[in-house]
Amino acid sequence: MKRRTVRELEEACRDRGLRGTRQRRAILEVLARRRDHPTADQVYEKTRAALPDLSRTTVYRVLDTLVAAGVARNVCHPGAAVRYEARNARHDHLVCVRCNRLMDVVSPSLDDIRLPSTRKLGFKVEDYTVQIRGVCSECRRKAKKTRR
Amino acid sequence: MKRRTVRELEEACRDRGLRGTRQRRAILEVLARRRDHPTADQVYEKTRAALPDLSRTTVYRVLDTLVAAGVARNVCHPGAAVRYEARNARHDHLVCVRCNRLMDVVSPSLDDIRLPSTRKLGFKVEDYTVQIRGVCSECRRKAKKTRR
DNA sequence: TTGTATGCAAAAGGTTTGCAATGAT
DNA sequence: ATCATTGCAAACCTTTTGCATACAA
Repeated sequence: MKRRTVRELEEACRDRGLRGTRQRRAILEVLARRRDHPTADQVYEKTRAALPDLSRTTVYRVLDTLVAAGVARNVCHPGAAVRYEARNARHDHLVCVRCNRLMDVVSPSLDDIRLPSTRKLGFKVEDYTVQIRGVCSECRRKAKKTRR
Repeated sequence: MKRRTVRELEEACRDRGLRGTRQRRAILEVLARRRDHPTADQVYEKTRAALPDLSRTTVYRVLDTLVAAGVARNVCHPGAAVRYEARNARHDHLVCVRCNRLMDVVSPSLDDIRLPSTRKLGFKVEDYTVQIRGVCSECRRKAKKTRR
């Protein structure tokens, strides 16, 4: 999957009139590197390595800002905490219904599916993602072991 | 969209070895009736009309149980609180990226899309749903007004 | 210089847990 | 009689808010 560089992300921020602060840069850096879907708190912990006096509140606010600017995206996740990913090419998610693990999946076959018309609803479609539910390998292994 | 009756849901519970308590019945009743995606707290408020001494804790626990049993399902939602729906026929969701509103959408064209192979990942697919992001009619109206 | 962004501390949800009592089987 | 389920209260975790300060433009 094509990933966006920190440069691209920063540029997108500037285009939106957002100020370039140390905090935002550091958070973007973390977000751009990760291939998983960290919670705000995980982003906080990671970013703090580079910026020890970073506040948790700021992380929440920056992530909010990034999502509003379309630079990041929060991922729907059945678990409690919201998760984030840097916004990159369209892709889909595997969700384990046992442990709630969430994984990216690349699926060109899903890149041009025919969406239903939402004109009557007045809903303007921007994007879509397929969420595939099932059981991950680890949970399957565990289930086998337990099965008497 | 085909909806499941309370009877069907109760039966599914019994099949799983779950005991038939007043609380579970009342909650199933509420869940089966609703066409939206209530939070645990909304289920609590609604169910309490029929069962005034119901505890919020029980609602959380029952919903958990129902999801584990596959009778209900929690809906991925970008907002803070987890949302639930009685598990019925495959369907998809519209999510407003402005106000986070979540709506069901029926789309036969999406009922038999070709999912990517997850064999290598050891992931056993059970189900899928398409999440369509965009802007709902109300938010679009608001945006138009604000635009100077 | 001006207004946006940050940090802190405190509040506000939402959800979970321990434990004793209740109730379904 | 036994074990699952419930209710209560308290704990916990995540996220938001008010306000003063810092800092990018």
